[in-house]
Amino acid sequence: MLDKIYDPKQIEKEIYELWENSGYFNPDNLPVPGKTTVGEPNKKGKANKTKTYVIYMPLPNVTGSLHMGHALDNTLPDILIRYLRMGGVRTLWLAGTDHAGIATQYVVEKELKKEGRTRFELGREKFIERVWEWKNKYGNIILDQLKKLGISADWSRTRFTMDPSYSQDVQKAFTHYYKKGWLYRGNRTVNWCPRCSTSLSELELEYKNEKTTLFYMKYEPFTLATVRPETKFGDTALAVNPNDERYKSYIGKTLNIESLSTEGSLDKPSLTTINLKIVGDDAVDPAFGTGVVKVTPAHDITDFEIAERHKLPMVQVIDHRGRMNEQAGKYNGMKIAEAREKVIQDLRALGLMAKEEPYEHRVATCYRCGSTIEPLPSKQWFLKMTELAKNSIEAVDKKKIKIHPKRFEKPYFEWLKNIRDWTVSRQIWWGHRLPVYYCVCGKCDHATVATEPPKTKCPKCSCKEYKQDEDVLDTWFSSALWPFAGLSEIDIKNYYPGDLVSNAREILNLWDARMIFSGLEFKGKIPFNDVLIHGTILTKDGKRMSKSKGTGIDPLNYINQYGADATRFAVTWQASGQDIRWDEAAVIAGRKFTNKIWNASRFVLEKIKTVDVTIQDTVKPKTAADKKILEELQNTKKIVGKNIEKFEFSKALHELYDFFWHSFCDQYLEEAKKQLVADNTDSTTQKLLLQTLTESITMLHPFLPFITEAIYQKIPNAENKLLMVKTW
RNA sequence: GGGCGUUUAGCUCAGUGGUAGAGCGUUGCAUUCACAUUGCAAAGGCCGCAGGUUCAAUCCCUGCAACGCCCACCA
Repeated sequence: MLDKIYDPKQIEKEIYELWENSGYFNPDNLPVPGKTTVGEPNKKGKANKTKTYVIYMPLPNVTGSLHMGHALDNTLPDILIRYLRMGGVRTLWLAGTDHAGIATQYVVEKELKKEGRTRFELGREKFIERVWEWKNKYGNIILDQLKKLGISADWSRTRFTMDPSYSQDVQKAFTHYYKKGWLYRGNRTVNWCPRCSTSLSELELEYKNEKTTLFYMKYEPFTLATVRPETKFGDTALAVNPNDERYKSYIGKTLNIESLSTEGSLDKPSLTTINLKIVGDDAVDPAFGTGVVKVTPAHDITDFEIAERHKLPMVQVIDHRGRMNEQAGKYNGMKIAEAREKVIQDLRALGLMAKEEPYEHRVATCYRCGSTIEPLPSKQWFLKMTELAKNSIEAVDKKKIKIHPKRFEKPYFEWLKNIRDWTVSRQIWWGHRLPVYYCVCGKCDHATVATEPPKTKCPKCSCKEYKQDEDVLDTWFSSALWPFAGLSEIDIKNYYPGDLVSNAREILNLWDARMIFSGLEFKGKIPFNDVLIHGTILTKDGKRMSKSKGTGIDPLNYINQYGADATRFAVTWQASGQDIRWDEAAVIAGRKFTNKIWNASRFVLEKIKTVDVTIQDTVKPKTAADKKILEELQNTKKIVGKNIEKFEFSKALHELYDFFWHSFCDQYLEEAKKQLVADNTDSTTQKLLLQTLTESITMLHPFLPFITEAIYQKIPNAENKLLMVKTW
């Protein structure tokens, strides 16, 4: 018999153990292979024929703990996969964690900072040891938390993106691309901290408002505005907006412009003539300054991108220490601020300064030391995207892969059509080291791409010794391989390609698009059929939930207080497809619903106690109420199944809620009470109560797995089975 | 700046070319007999604003406004 009060905490723990011990999370242990019709079969009917269904979990980073986004990310696929498993499908939900290069390095460095140390003091090897310690300690936190949510992933196959076999696949992918001629080295302007002597990612930048001066310099026939006159020696073009009527006629011309010379003595500024081409580029805002900008590709990221588009040369005038270099002639060796001051004076003296006005703007500073960051050119590895992007476009364009909802196809196509080559190298320590070797002599820069240090002499300089590239690969380079690098060879035969990924929209391009072309490139097949994009969970005020802003909510709070089922209920109840303004009331509604289910079950089990009925009994309805509830049950079953298969989980749950609470509890149970005291010699009412209850909790199981399983275990003659593998 | 989305009951959201729905909240009544984490009932909405299409618009179209998200950027 069921306890009077439903205690989720205790029961959820027991039930989860029951499931794990059954081994059914692993598809290899599942009883009967069956069929699936999920996600509308492809033309070839792949989904119809398949006996497996594979979902790729969005890899949680090893940096953090659970938030509502993860709860949503994982509850929805869990509904689907439980539904299918109950349909006899061999379901594999592949779980894993991502080393998340920059993000993880960042948190470990913050740890170090608390100890007053830096990664440079530790050195690369020791530092990486520290990151591994972190990973081993916190790496599976989210996965453990997901278990509390009831997630039925196959934990026996859990992978980490830096597992040895995974690393091998990463290296193979790199060498593969290299052999195809798609990898090349080139310059790219990056964010550089002159004080820490390192490049910084977007994550490591802190923006500060800076009060400065906007200088209007004469570049006859133009005047143009800049806050950084000292970089003028690195100018390689001038740019205007192509639609700017004032300057349209200049586009494409090269002008001789009178300018400040870097020659001569510092005491006596002098003039020289420079040649600058005028280019038209949309990046130029005609409303800013005079609508003409100088293009300094080596020292400005936007300018670098303009230069790329127009194939402009790059002249570096500032070095890695933040000082002017020999290209700056007589200003060589000056610090940036010093040089700026001197250049301003010289421009004024020569009458080249048209106007100066106060100006406030945002500057990027180093999160560690607060220094203003200095965009500088550096050598990076690039992956040519032309072919790869084309393949990803085609996969969706030809409907081999469907993105739900369809409107997300647009940003997907836009991104891929305008894609630039992918910078795959990162100047950090934590990650997959590039399988690239250079000879130690330092005389030649010949790069050998290989998974091991080459044993032969360098073809250029005959040098015998090599050192590996210091850089690591972009995290997405490895997570792009997840659908197959996460599988063993035998698993690839059985389970690749898979079926579904479900994630938030911001990684549609970063991750989904890259998994698609990687799957096609390395396995010759699309990795999945469906991409399910769900809404973002916002706060009740409609702001983004974010840990750093303190607006994030940990679902464990709800799980502990109201139970995992109530939490899953709340997430699913609200997941209509739009962004969700999180409403805690939904969790309470979920708690009430589980309570309702519990008590209705207690009632039914109490009423059948005295008679001999089992769930195998077939029942002929006698009264109008009997007929009605059976009809509604069948109808609900149809609607719920259909909606789950269309990924309309929220609708399915609303339907179930309505049926169970109102049709079953409010109406039929009340009728049943009357019927039970009236003539009922053949136990029809008892049988119907039991049947409806059993079928209800079966349908509810994918949504509220714990409580339904707990009840099922108490139902007489439940065939000794688990509800998780009971067929619908 | 580009893209996308939202605007319906006090709150969070469904929904349909033909008198408007749910959950929570509110109010009233009920209640030893599954559940007060309950039941029954009620109140509460010019379905953002302005045009248009239509016999008929909350729904389709155009414009406007507000809010939000994603991406890019601020010389």
